[in-house]
Amino acid sequence: MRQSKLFTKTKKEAPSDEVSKNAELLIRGGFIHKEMAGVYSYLPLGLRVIKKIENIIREEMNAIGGQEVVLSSLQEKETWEPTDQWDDEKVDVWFKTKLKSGTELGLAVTHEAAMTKIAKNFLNSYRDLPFSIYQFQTKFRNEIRAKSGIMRCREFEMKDLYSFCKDEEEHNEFYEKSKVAYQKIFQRAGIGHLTYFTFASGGMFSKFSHEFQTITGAGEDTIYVDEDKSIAVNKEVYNDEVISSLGLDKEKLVEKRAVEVGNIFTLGTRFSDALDLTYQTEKGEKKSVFMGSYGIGPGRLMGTVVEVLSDDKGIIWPETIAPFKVHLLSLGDDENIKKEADHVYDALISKNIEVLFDDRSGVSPGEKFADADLLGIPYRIVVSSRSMKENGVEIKKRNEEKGKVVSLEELLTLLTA
RNA sequence: CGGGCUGUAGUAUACCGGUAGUACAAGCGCUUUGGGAGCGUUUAGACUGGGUUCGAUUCCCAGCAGCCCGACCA
Repeated sequence: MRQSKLFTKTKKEAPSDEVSKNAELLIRGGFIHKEMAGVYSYLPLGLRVIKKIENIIREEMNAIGGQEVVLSSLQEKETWEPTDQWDDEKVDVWFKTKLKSGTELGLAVTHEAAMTKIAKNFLNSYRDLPFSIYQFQTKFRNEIRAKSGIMRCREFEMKDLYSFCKDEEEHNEFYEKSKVAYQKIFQRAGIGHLTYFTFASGGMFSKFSHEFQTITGAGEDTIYVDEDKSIAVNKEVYNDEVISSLGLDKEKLVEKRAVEVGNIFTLGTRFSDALDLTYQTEKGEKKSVFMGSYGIGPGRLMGTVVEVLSDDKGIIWPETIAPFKVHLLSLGDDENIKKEADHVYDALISKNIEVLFDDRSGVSPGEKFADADLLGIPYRIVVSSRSMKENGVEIKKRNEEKGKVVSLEELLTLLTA
């Protein structure tokens, strides 16, 4: 992609009403656009990051047998009444609307009940179990207070997976697999070292739910971390009984601020009982399906990465989710330099390397460097009179101080390794 | 939802009860090119409504919008 054609531009200053680091850097870089409080649009660079995050999640969900679907955002009242979740008194974040006929609709807050209804259409026998289905879909939640940039929005994308099992034992097996898959996801997204498997309140059907909490001051949760065991306890269930039941030593727990980047949850038979999702056992008996739900917000994950992996100059994307692998800069408007930079660009493209090419004329080197630091693409390649004198190109990683000059061949080898 | 703060060009800001100024961005011209360049020139602004006043962007009230703290958070 040629940067001269990119319709977004970087900004030197962030809007004064954005305080959070994630929104400030993402807006300055042109990754996202703020539509209103808690509602953001994704622009070309930001969308590339989101798509990469989605793909990592998709691969891991597929690996544990998840089947991808997309459910509707408009939901009917009848979907929610069996579990008593339509009433605004019970669920206070609804956005509701009406058909011309007067029929009430809700904009999806979540999809447990809708998934359960769909499963009913296809599930009859124990032979059909277990299975799991997931989607990347927009959720609408009428939060009283949106905050922290893209960390807590009123409209946001969520990957939600729902598992359907014969019984608790089969469920627990899947639950463990999902836990490992989640750990892989956060590892691959570059925040694994800061993310803790955390015990949190479980709701009606299990003692705990489990959250994946990433340590950052920008988070909303307080957790107590056991560094050695690499697990944590959410403040909401933090008490002596819980600590000892988990075999933890209170003295070793360290209090931290963290953001919930993922959540896995045992639903049990709450939805299957209410919506009559049953199967026949080998003996021909009817039994309720045992369910679980598993969520990750790709946008929040993106915001968390920015919060955790950036410096005073800008973002430092992990290679796995960076919008491009390489940021190629041509310095100076000399024809020879331009020609050489074009040549390098073509060479990179021919090797299928994702590259953003800063081919803009009349832009000073300082500005191009500043933009490169802000956008945070992992490899910065510079073509200039200086690099040409040394018969090569300069390569520098975003998280390194100094670059080095290498030949084009070496560069291609290095980047395709 | 309780409390606090704030609305001035595209962005960031300044001053003021009486002509709204600066920087960046944008357009044009020339120069410049290894860490957000220089000169000249042009374009562009007081959230909305009401009140007080000879006169309101400024003071008062309401609405709308935004941010922060807390509460809430499937």
